[in-house]
Amino acid sequence: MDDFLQKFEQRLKDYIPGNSVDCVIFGYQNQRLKVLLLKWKQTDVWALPGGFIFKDEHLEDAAQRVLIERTGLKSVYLKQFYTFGNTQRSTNAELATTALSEQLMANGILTKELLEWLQNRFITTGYFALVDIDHIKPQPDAFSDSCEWQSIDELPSLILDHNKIIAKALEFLKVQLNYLPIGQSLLPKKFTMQDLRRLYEVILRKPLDRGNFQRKILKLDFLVRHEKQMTGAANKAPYLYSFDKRKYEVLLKEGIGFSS
Amino acid sequence: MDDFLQKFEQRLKDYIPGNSVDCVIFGYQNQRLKVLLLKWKQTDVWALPGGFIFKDEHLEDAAQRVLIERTGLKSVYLKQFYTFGNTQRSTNAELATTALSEQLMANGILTKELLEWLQNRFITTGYFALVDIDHIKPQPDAFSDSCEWQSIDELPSLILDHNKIIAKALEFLKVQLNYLPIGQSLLPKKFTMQDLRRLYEVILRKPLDRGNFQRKILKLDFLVRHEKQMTGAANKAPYLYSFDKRKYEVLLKEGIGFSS
DNA sequence: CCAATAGTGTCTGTGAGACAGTATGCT
DNA sequence: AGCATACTGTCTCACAGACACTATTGG
Repeated sequence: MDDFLQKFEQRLKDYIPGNSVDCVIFGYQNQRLKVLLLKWKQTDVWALPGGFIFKDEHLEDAAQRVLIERTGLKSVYLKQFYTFGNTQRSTNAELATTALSEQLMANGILTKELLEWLQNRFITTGYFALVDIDHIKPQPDAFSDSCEWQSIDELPSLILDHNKIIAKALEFLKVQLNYLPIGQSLLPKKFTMQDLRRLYEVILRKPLDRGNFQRKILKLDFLVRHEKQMTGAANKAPYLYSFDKRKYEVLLKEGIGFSS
Repeated sequence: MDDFLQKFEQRLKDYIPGNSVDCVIFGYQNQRLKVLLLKWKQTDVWALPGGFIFKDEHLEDAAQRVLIERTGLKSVYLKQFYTFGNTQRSTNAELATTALSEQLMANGILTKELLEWLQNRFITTGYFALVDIDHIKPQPDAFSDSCEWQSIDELPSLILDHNKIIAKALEFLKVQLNYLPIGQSLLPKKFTMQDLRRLYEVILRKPLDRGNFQRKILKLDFLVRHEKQMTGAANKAPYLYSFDKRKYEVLLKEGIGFSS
């Protein structure tokens, strides 16, 4: 048996039974909003990064721990959005097919005890995070052989109710847009006005007027303008901007209006 | 020992350990926003109405059950707002003082087994409800000798982190104001424009211009005007209004702007 | 008459949205 | 020059907010 697995199994008793956290980690790349997903070993089964809660651990710290383990990032925007507690949500169609579970056990990826633990009813609390995708090296956990960014428009089928969890997180993201450090968290330090507008368009799922967007954003006065960015393309070069962190955070407390 | 208590104790094994729900039930009366609280038997200790979750019960159904038991109301607005999972939140200062617990046990209100159950760490999910205060007869539960409405401006000291839970619910209420059937849930069927404005003022904690409020609300076109209400006071009698339920709900889906 | 509150009207400033016009970088 | 995109300006409409005016009820 895998050494890690053995240790993990021994630690099961240190976890609160029946509770878990799942993280919807958002990133933005190539004009796509993406989430970080794990692919289970030797399967085509995908899942959100998640984990259990130690008996002496705050719920939020458990989410933070999962985030750090998968991304290495400590200080990112992390927020609870909903707790999923339907009785049927834990019905794991994948593990219920004994064929797969036995295969996994035969290969030393699961143990009987762990399988039983996983088949209990779980109440899971969803947290979402906003991260700069270019500063992260996703790390698979012990049960997964890959950890990848997937566009929210082309999500694979996920275990349990993880598709619903992502849908709820997206809804929350849209509603909370005016209060979240969207740009600062999801974009690199310097970016063009087009980058920022495209990000808002992707989240709101509708086009925004280029001119009006720029005027409105600049009027809010939380961006610093830098040198122009020579792209090599046959057109006028755009300015680069960065956030005036202090001004931005003050504004976010009140909320930045972007119903448009 | 109390018969109910005995049955309750036998049912402990049917509950999920370590999880609970707490309901912040809002009502509106005499121009005050109020919450429903329980006072523990033979003490001055107040608490939110709450309960445990049966192993085969949806989380939301548990909240609904608590609501029904305390208010008798089935179809009211009920929504999850946050899950509280700090390790220290369950530290029950009241029950930790052995004097009180022993007194309660001596009087047959608590048993040793129940006390131990209560002293575990709990993760609780907060739900809030909006109800018409005049249509409710609050019912104390088996551990309480009264169930009363208390103004949010003069809350007593509550057990555990229940004061924080109420604070979070209020914050959520304020943010979600534009998407909640505030008026329909908290006001009687017929009400004056002043009633509605006062309700918004209490929740937003700031005065609203009388004229502008009326103009804006009427323009939204979800109110039906009825006969005037002769109050007997030496002033012009106000009209009574009621909600056009269908129009109101359509509007709420988009959100009614009331930043003002 | 007056006091008190209800209901309506008016004015101003701001800002969203549509769209046009100018500027710039490269071929 | 011509193309593509960046940036800026202008116009209109709607609405929030301040505030004034009229209407009604009862003392």
